[in-house]
Amino acid sequence: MKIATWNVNSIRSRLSIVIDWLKQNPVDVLCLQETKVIDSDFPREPFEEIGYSLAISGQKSYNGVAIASRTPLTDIKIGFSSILNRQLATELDEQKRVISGQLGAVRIVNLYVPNGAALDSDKYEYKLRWLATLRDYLAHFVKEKNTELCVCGDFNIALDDRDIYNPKGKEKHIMSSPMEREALENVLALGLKDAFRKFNSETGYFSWWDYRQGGFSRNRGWRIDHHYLTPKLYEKAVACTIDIEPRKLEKPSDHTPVIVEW
Amino acid sequence: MKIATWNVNSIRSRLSIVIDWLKQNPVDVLCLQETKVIDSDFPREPFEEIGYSLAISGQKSYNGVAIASRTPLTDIKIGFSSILNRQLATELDEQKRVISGQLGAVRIVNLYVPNGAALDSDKYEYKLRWLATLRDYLAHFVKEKNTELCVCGDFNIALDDRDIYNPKGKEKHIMSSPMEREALENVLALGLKDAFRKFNSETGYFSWWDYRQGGFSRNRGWRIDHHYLTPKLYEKAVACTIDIEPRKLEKPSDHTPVIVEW
DNA sequence: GTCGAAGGAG
DNA sequence: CTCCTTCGAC
Repeated sequence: MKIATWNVNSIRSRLSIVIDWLKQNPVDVLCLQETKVIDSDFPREPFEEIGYSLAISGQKSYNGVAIASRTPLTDIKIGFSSILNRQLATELDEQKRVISGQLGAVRIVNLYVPNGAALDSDKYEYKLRWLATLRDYLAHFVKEKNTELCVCGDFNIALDDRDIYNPKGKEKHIMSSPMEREALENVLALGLKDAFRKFNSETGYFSWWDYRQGGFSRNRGWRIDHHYLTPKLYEKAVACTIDIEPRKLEKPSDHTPVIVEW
Repeated sequence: MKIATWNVNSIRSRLSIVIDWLKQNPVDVLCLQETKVIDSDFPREPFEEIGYSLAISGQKSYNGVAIASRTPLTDIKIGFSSILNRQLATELDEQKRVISGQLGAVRIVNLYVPNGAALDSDKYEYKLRWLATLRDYLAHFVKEKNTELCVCGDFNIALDDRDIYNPKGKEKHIMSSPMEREALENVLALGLKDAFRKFNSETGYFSWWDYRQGGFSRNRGWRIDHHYLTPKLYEKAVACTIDIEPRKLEKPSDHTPVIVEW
């Protein structure tokens, strides 16, 4: 089983790159973030033509998540409020950042974590609130018997300094500040582990490079796209790799796909 | 000698289409309109790499003309005010629509005639004023001894009804209204003749098709891109053809090149 | 840098 | 329909 995650920065702008990649890399599941399109405009057919089913939750201009899978996922759940019965969940669901579905005994959770803009901004507080809510959302699934979790997506957080090309002074930087790292660690304390680090403990492996000032050609990257697995699935995992090829193409996304296999 | 004219609707958006076309069709001169780029941003190198010299007069967003030639043109003149010493010429030159240069005994004049928007608009009056000024500008060259003229470009006028896919009711339409046709005829009365009509008197030959509602696939076109020649050159002309192939490509200009040969 | 939006031009 | 602009987002 191969599960990929890819922030595509507009599925309409990236359609041919994504479809070409899927043809070359026929993963079982592809989790997409930043689709930037309302559901009625999502380009479903190109995916369906190559044998993928879709579960989508889109939003005009911003955000938007989707899961393409060879086997249709069951029990699709969209947003925090599909699980959490509280006002905050409904408010956070105005931004389309959460979709999940069941694949046999595994629940695939696809997330687009808020970026946070800057440490002193309202958006940073939103990110922290969102991560606290994510914990409660995931706790629901962790409690379920006979269910393993694969929580993947664009986390907009580098868990530790190995995940940044140059970590110096990055504690004041969005994506690596202590509070957001702690908020993510609180989520992982539910019993989730970073699949990539099962296989590789070195620095220098990144999944996102800023479009600006030659971030990619200078390998100024961050590893912010992750797969977090519950213990049994983590044990089963046999590989977790980053495919940087799509980032080399013309008009790429700023992120590149990451694939876990079990 | 082959002289082509092509409204490219942004040279930056059309660069590869234009360069590919020039490689396949190594005309002596290519007159471009609607380059939509200031001179410092004009993509000179791709033209120079394939053996063309450039004379350009650009404007951000709108208008802009350029001449690419295998032999560098001499005595480049930009705008009406290069010839006409009057306030109106200077005002009209705020829009970059006129460039000309000498190729041996022939002056190549490259024009992007104003569109005119609608018959009751200020822009229509501007178009008429511009054409009246064009007459005086060209009169200067017509008077010159030993100079023939090739006046080409996007005229935004269909000279007669054969030049429109469906001329019914088009007297109230921009590009075919009586006043603008008369304004153009007044220019041609200097002694200029439409090279295309030396070789073909039929309808159904067009150089522009609206991007909207499948104008090209339904062949709802207009012949508004012309070469006008002084008598000796008109006699020498051996062909004038429209190459519709570039209009069939992905992301084409709405115009396609027209080539005169002598 | 590249995306989408909205608005104007053709 | 496709272009360009300005704008905010990331």
